[in-house]
Amino acid sequence: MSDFVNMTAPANMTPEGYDESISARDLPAGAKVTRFAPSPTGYMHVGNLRTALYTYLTARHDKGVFILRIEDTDQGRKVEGATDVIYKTLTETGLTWDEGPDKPGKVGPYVQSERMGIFKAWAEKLVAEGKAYYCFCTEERLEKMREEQVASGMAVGSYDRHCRNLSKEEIEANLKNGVPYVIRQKMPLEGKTGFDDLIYGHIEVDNSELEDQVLLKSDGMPTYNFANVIDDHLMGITHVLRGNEYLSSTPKYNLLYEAFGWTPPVYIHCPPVMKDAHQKLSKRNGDASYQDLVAKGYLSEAVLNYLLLLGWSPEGEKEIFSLDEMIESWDPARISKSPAIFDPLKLRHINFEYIKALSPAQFIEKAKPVIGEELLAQIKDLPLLCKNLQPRTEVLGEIPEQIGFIASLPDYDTELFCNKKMKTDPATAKEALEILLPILETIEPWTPEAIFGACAAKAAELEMKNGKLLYPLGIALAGTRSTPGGGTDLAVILGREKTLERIRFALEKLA
RNA sequence: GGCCCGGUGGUCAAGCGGCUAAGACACCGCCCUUUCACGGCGGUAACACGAGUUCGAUUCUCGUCCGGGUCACCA
Repeated sequence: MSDFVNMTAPANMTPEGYDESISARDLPAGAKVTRFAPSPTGYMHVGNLRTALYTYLTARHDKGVFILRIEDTDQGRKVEGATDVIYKTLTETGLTWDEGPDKPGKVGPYVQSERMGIFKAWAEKLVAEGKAYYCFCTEERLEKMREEQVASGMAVGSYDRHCRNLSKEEIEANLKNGVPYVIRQKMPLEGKTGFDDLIYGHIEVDNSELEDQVLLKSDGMPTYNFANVIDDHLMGITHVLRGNEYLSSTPKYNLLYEAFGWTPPVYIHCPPVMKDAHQKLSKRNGDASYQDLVAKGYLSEAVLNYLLLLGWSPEGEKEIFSLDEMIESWDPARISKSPAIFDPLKLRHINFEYIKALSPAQFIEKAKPVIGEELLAQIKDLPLLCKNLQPRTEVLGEIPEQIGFIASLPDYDTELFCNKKMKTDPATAKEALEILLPILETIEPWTPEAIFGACAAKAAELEMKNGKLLYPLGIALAGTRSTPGGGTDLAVILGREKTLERIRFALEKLA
């Protein structure tokens, strides 16, 4: 028996004390009440986050209510600290909730394990009304039943309804003797059950396809499906967003609402986020989690923006959205029907757009921790470096590899001095550096303008292209073909001492 | 296997009976340029297939194929 079962339920949440008005809310016309109901089973992968975003936007667009409910009843899969990850992720991305474990409203509690006292009574109500029944089948019998089904060729795969028509006496006796039981929902044997999904339209199945599903387990705990229906209704949820893997069980949900005489919510089933054409994104794959992405240097806003577009499209051609703009433009009917493959390259691009939009000061603040104290101390002109870095940075975490040359000059080959377009090679580079050295030894002040001005003037005087003179400088100073900034900017960033030292070193190499 | 859902360029996608079938990312080329980028300009590239409905199908219907989901006392 679970510890949860004997928990006292809030009186207004059980059938006896239930009052429809508890879940009624005073909201503007068209306002929707939605909920994000994650299980604290580990990291928040981007598919989860996307669902949270879509759910949030659906509520916010019409000034509705966004509820956070933690579904922690799977004690086996529960992971320590996972709830904090959920809070942290939603908070960081700005997906604030109106009601939740830490923000109690009137339909709480908001942690499912604290609601365990309320389900049994609802299941029993259904039994009393003949819409559900006690099932005393043992694990062994069910096992045997399945084997027989398989053996008989046409595998039916679902419960054979053995206990559906037990006699009153039989049930009484079993109950009295303490025979373990589950409560199963009585599905209609004929006809069809359908529902309307906002994305997929009308979906209908034969009732003969529906199994008499378990509502209450033998330990007294509700099954996920049952708890969901009860919780969603008691909490006044009007719109349910969830993955489309629930599409086939939704008719069963609706039958449950019907059995209770409740109005089902509007369903909005979302297609999955895929890793590739065949596999869904999984928690096992680290790089798909929100926190890993942030750790790598993706901006929280950028991740959210990318996710918005992964499976949803706005009416216009706008692509960069602030959270407020998302709320404004949101229309759940525009969610796509087909799965979307997570594209890291596009994420990079969106992230790049956000980095570009940063002010120089903001960029410096974001870059500093990534660069690190040690390297920071060696940079003579951080604003200049960052000015050059910003348009070259797609992901913050990749900054160190761009500026590693500042601390130590890579062991480069003189072949690097060859550049077809600049018309340079080791020989011309040697000449260029010999011309530049005396200029750099004496130039004052040591500023980008002064240095570039003097070098350009010299090039003009010698009637050579700036590139022919300055390309070799960049190579000598950085020892790599790709650098954040031209040779003269690098000189300023490195400082006079290092600059002269590296030019002399290059000259020795070229001698 | 039964049932359910999906199928527009490599990826995300617009489209909702008539279009030279948008746009973005990626890729390629050119320009700019003190390297590499940024930026600007241009380019390659798609309606899974077959019937039907229609004057006309990417759009509607059916079938085929392919892909995914679901068939638990898991959520």
